[in-house]
Amino acid sequence: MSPNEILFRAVQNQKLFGQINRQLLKTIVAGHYKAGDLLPPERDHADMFGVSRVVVREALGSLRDKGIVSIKQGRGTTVNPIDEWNTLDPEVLMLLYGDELYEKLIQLRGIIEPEFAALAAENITPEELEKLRKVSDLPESDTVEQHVERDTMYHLLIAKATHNPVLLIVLSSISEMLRESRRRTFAVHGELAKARYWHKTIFEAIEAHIPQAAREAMSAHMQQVQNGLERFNRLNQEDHN
Amino acid sequence: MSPNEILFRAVQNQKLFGQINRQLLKTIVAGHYKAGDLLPPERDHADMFGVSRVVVREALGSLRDKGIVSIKQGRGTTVNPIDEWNTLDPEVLMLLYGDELYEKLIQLRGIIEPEFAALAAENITPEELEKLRKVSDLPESDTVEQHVERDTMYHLLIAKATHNPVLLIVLSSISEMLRESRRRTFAVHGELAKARYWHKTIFEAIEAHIPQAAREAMSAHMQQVQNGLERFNRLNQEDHN
DNA sequence: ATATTATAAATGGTCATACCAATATACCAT
DNA sequence: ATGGTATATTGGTATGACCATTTATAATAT
Repeated sequence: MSPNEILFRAVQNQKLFGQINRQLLKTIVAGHYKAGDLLPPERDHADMFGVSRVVVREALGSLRDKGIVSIKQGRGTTVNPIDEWNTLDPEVLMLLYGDELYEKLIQLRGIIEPEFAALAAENITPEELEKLRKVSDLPESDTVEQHVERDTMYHLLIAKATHNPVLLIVLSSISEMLRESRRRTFAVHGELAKARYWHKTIFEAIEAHIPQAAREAMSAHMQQVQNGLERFNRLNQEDHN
Repeated sequence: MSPNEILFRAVQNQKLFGQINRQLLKTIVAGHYKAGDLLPPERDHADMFGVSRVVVREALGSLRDKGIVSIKQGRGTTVNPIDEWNTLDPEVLMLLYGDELYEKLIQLRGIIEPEFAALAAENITPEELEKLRKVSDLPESDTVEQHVERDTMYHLLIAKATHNPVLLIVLSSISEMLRESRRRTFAVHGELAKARYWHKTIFEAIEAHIPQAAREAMSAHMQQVQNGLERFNRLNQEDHN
């Protein structure tokens, strides 16, 4: 390895295959390779990136698992049409949609979470209810990162209380991405207090086992979150002018 | 390789790493390793399965990408608690929940697809509408497998017409699993005709750009699908007595 | 010339071995 | 007991070879 390569690796606090994975992804998303295009063979990639074939294969295998490329022995590796990229991998979606991703995610939340709350109100157990109670508040004294953590837990626990693991998987699949979304809304003055209010209201509806009340409160909460993000975007836009 | 190994590979029409992946998954799901348990090191796995470390690593890497295990250099590979298995991989969910998976999936559909239809009614373009029209019918002359294909396409096109890629990803992530679900409902006498009716009704609502009508029609369709699956389960149960 | 078939080249899949890097363990000095 | 140092364990990467599948090319038959 050359000194430059060593420096490169030191800066990136990551395993090699992860770096290559990102590189490949960026190259594909940037449009250097379009759907149907044949990627260079593994051996060439290895030379180009200055790594062994092993890490190139690991990175390509990961892209294949995500539906981004198709690999066929003897033929090569081709890029799939974007409709077949059926992964909720944060890195992929971020590269594809940038900041607009958060609005799209919140639209999904607005669809699923009210029903999750309603189902939770029906099916939650006493033990689950106690766990939920513990993260229902958003203490003023906490840091933003702690707010994000508690908020994430709160919504995941509700999803879990539906007792349908598929529903939980859907929400947890986007939870990493939602962390950044939450950081943004919580950064807007007043949004934290609103979130605190809705969390309390939703919890009480679930505790009282009233699905319709839980559904409506969660729906309002989702609307509030969306408004919060829009406010953040406006403020952020003004800052950049 | 021993003759037995050669035979084994010949029978399994699959790449080696895929077989090992399945083996590992089965072992973990069967409970031989519980959450937090340390798996044997890669070198041991290679010996146990009679393959090279390369394929073991590829299989474990895939499990890691799915959140099923955590891999740490110097420490080893541990099984994650099931709440962190945030993948919609058909193989994983099938092993975990068996036939009950389909009910859970349909509950998700019941939550998201009515809203998808409503959004499609708002946002669909003329081109998308024509594509949808082409798969709206379920011709009597088609085979079951063709019905499954058209039905899958129909619902995916509606998701695509929401113009929110995240929504499309969620549905397409479960579409492979839904194929089997569809085979079952279509196997129940009368369900195909009902599906045909609702597809027509939903399409007309989308074509007329009436979100609420599309939402309600899709909601009814989802209810019908759920009923169809329940009928299938009852019939199937009786057969087994 | 055209079509078919045989051969070679290209490319992903697997193996074996060696060594690097991070972590955990055992041992020792204090 | 405590803390640090050497050692062992284990995942990460590099090389080189060879296998399996597909594609491209050349040879052959018609």
